[in-house]
Amino acid sequence: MATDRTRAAILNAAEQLYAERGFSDVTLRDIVAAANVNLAAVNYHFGSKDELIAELFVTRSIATNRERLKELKAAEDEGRGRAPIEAVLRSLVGPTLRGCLGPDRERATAARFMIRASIEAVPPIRKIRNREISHLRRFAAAMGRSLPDVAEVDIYWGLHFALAMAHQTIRDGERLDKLSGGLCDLDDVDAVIARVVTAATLALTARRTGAAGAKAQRA
Amino acid sequence: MATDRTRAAILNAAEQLYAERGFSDVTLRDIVAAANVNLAAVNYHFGSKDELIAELFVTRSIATNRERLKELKAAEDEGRGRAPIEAVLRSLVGPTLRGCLGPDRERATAARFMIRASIEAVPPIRKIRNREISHLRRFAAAMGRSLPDVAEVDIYWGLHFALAMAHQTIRDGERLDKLSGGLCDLDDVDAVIARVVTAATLALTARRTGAAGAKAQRA
DNA sequence: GATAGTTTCATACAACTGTTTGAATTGCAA
DNA sequence: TTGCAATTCAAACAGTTGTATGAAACTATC
Repeated sequence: MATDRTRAAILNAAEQLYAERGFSDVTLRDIVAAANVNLAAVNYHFGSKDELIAELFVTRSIATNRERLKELKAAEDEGRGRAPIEAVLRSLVGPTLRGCLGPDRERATAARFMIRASIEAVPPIRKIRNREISHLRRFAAAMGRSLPDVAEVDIYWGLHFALAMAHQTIRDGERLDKLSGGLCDLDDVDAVIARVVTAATLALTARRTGAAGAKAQRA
Repeated sequence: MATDRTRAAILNAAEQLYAERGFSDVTLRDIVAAANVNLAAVNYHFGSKDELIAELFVTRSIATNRERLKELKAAEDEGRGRAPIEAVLRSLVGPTLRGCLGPDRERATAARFMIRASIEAVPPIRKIRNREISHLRRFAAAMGRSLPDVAEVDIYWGLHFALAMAHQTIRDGERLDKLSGGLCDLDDVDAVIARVVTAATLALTARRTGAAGAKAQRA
């Protein structure tokens, strides 16, 4: 119990490698080489490769959710229970976008690991991932409080689209950068968040009556 | 040269398995078992596993791009060179969404394979995938013709967001279904396409002056 | 129907995977 | 220091992977 240094080294190396190259391309031998520990240490400390991944995912998942909920609570407290929809959306996509695109390298690794986890959906993660649904439900509820006139189905679509835009921006930002010839600035994280939040807000509010949608059709 | 049946059987089985379970989870032995051919047939007909994947990707990539461009051309011809932005966006996201969510199982396999390819980005695909950029550039140009007042940077972001929403709907539609308790109907493909197109259109047109964005901020 | 070229097949190969083993080493309490 | 548990280590394990081999089966041409 004296030194958990080995454990920590494995966790750090694994997270970084998984974030960079994905789960299927990283072997235990890659991890132990990066962590400078013995091969058997992984099984000794974690039991198996899957349990290592699961522990990594659970830890990061809890941290991300806590950060989101903290921002959501702050926004709702400020508005005495009803936060502006933009604030709700920002608390949903902000932490991940800031984590992945921001300058803090340690946070970027953590955030990118979570993106990998949501993309590759390797077995040990798939089992745990259902909890995320209940987490997202709390945001759907908060969005419903912000927009009481919007139908429930539209709330879910808006939540889905917001996550889609944030997610894809992180995952395929490189393509957007190439496509636009560097015109789209991904380093200005706040501007990116604002774009995602604005786009999602428009999708949510325009659907309310259908009039805005029809207007857009004619434009 | 008499029977290319083996070749075709391998291609079909491989595409289906890759679409269902992803690249890293499917082995050559899985493929040849599903295709009812000998293990060595893959290397005999394609040279290697990577070349099989590459051929599959190139074929499907060309087909998808052709379908998109056909719809785009039809829309632009009808408007004498300037299609409504909704029509341009529909020609961009329509083929893939219809393919993945529609009832045609063969098309669904092809479309889901392409989604896998864009997600997992396995080495043999990564090399070819750069061509996609130039394909998307043609849509950015068409969008620019539809919305001459919108800044180029906003066009790229709108294109990016449209693909993001379509993409994520296919990839994680199951989560949306669970989250909404079945409220969000993914089987009504036209309705899904309309949602994506409308949301992207709003994001594109609202950014023009910034007023709509500000209005949305107050809502 | 013999021959040459193509395609199939069972089998083996070398490399790599996650995991296990048992001995060596370490750290700490008595 | 002695003794005991926790940890590290090199080595090997069994299983799977993509690929290669050479013989067998087939097909078409003469």
